Amino acid sequence: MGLTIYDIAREAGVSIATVSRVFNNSPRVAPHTRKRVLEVARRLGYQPHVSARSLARRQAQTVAAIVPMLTNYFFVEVLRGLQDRLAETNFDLLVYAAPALSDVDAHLERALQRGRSAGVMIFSTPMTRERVERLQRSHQPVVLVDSFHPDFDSVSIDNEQGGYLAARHLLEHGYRRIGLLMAHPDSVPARERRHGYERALREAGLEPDPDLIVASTDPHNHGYTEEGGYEAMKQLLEQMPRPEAVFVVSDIMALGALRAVEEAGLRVPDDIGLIGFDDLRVSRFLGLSTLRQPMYEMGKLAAEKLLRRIAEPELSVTSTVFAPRLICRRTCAPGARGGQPETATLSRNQT
Amino acid sequence: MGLTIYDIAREAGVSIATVSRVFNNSPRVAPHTRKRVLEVARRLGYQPHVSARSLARRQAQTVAAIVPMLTNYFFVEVLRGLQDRLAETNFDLLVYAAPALSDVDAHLERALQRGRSAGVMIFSTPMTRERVERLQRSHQPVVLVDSFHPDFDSVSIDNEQGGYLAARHLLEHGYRRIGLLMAHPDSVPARERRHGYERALREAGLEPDPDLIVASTDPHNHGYTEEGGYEAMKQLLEQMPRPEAVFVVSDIMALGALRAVEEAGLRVPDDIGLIGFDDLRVSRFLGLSTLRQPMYEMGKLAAEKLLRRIAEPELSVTSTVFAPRLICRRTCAPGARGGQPETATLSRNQT
DNA sequence: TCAGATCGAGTAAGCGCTTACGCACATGTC
DNA sequence: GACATGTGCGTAAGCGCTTACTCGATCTGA
Repeated sequence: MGLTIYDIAREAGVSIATVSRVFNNSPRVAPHTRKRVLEVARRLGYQPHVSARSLARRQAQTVAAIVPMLTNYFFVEVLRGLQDRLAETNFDLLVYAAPALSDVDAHLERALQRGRSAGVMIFSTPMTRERVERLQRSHQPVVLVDSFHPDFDSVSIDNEQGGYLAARHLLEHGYRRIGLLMAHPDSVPARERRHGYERALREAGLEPDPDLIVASTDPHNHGYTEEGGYEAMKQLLEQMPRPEAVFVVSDIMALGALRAVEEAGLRVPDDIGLIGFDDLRVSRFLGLSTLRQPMYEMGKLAAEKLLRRIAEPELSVTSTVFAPRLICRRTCAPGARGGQPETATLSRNQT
Repeated sequence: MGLTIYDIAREAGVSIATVSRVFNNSPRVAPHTRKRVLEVARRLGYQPHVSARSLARRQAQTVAAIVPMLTNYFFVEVLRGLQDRLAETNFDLLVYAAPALSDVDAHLERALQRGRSAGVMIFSTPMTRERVERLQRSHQPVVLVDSFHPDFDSVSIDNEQGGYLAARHLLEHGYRRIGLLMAHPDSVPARERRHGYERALREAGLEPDPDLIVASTDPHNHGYTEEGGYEAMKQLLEQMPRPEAVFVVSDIMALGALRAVEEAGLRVPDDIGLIGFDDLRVSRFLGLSTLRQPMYEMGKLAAEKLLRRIAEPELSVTSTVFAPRLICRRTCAPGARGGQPETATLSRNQT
């Protein structure tokens, strides 16, 4: 239990400083000494004490991830990326899963406690003035994921471009009257996606029609819910004439939208085309066309950036923007109806 | 930044011991002293240093959760429960998300490092002899979630009963020739569910037919994948005569199974009934009948048990078994075909 | 051969807290 | 009024490490 560096030092006939050096891979230890120390340590089953280390080094052995659980799957995938990168280091991962955006600040406060973590990653959280100041006051390494601020490293996705690609894809399939299913208008990603959608329409000589833009009014998760998508879609379907296709700003909402379409007795994609955003696992299953976010890679890169900044705090700030990838499945290809969900993506390229 | 207990003590005109007492809610501080100290601390923006605390108290301020990511959703829901309970304490959550069961041990090793966490929760991991010994050697509080061992606190679900309820439900709907879609035969929960299934059949005077039991052969996640369910279902559908209904040991596999059924041109539930296990969010959407695990509650209880044992290590071991709840939707009610997915569960009772 | 550089290892001073112990003083008891 | 008891707080000794400083021993080169 209480095996300390002193026990190892005594047993190996060296000082504690030497034992410490061995465990910190200091070069100033003779090979045979190192070997002896390691042997004793293994025999006795010694491990350095993490808290003591953190205290002496003035650096915690953990990094924190603060996640408002907007989309489960998004989070889980990014988490995988984080873990995989962190596993190569000595840092372990503290997870603060805030039920809603409003809880983020409480969790942030805990994550920023002195000695708690060596750095924090903040997911999908708008950078208000207060948050920015709080973060700067903490003097901690910070990486933003799925949001942006010029003072912090960030990794995000090009939402505007995604919206543009989605709308253009629908246009290319011959749809003209194209609706938009928004999340809560405060949601920054949703707003950006909308801008892309509008750009694509205008480029095609169409003026976005406000009647064809409906927002989810579900108070949960900024409207990113099945239920919200369902209700908003029902509303959209009442428009006369009906939209020929709809870009839904998130897959989770698209699930609800699909249900609304089915209930209305309409067929996808012949009666109405649909495209989402995210590429959840279930989207693959349902054959939902969508824009894929490289979640795993984003997680990995976020960890990478954080580690780099922990090692070198004065590095200049970088922000990386990933391009969303269009995944065309059955919900937006009229004529191809009845086909199977795209099989290639169904197999194991996500492992 | 480097604000310590000494700064507060000096500023408040007391000793560091008193400041410490204030922050530890020791009763042996005069009310006016306490007030003065707190005021100074707030004014200067002091927070105790977590690592230093951990070291001095000989107890880390974190607890660890080790999760093989078997089912994303399951994990996320349980995580919510954990967080909610932990938020009421001073413990933060370290998450070790192992990509596969075989990686659990490496993560376990890290979680058990001295000074890392005050206790660990281990999810869905079979308790081999080695693991048990490793855990006991660590002398750390341990709670098992979704698995069982007599030496550790645990919270789990009655898989046998779940399998029994699933099969009996199908029987009650008039199905006779009932198949079983297994995960990897090594999976303990899958085996237990199978036993329940067999019990129900025998109780109804039917002998389980080995030809109607097919296991997922997907090497990932012990077979708990869409793909695995898809392939296994295809195989099962080749049986002559075809099964009238199938109990699939997990919802994620049931998704694949549903696709196989659709591709075969069969209708659910008239041509073939289906029932899953877990009650994923998407199951609600698809109208999949299933057995629900109270994931959120399980997480909350797991945290509760761990906290209790941290506070009082000598408590006697308890194991709690939750009963799965039958959720009847459209995939197992012949005649009720074409109905909407159950609406009640679709709305917000999961928030 | 010897000054200076290099190397390997030890000594000791922290890192920022908690807490056992003890002291001064106030209060209660007879 | 003498003594026991209780209260509020300070002193100091850790908790288990890291690391600056130091010092002999060995090596290097003129």
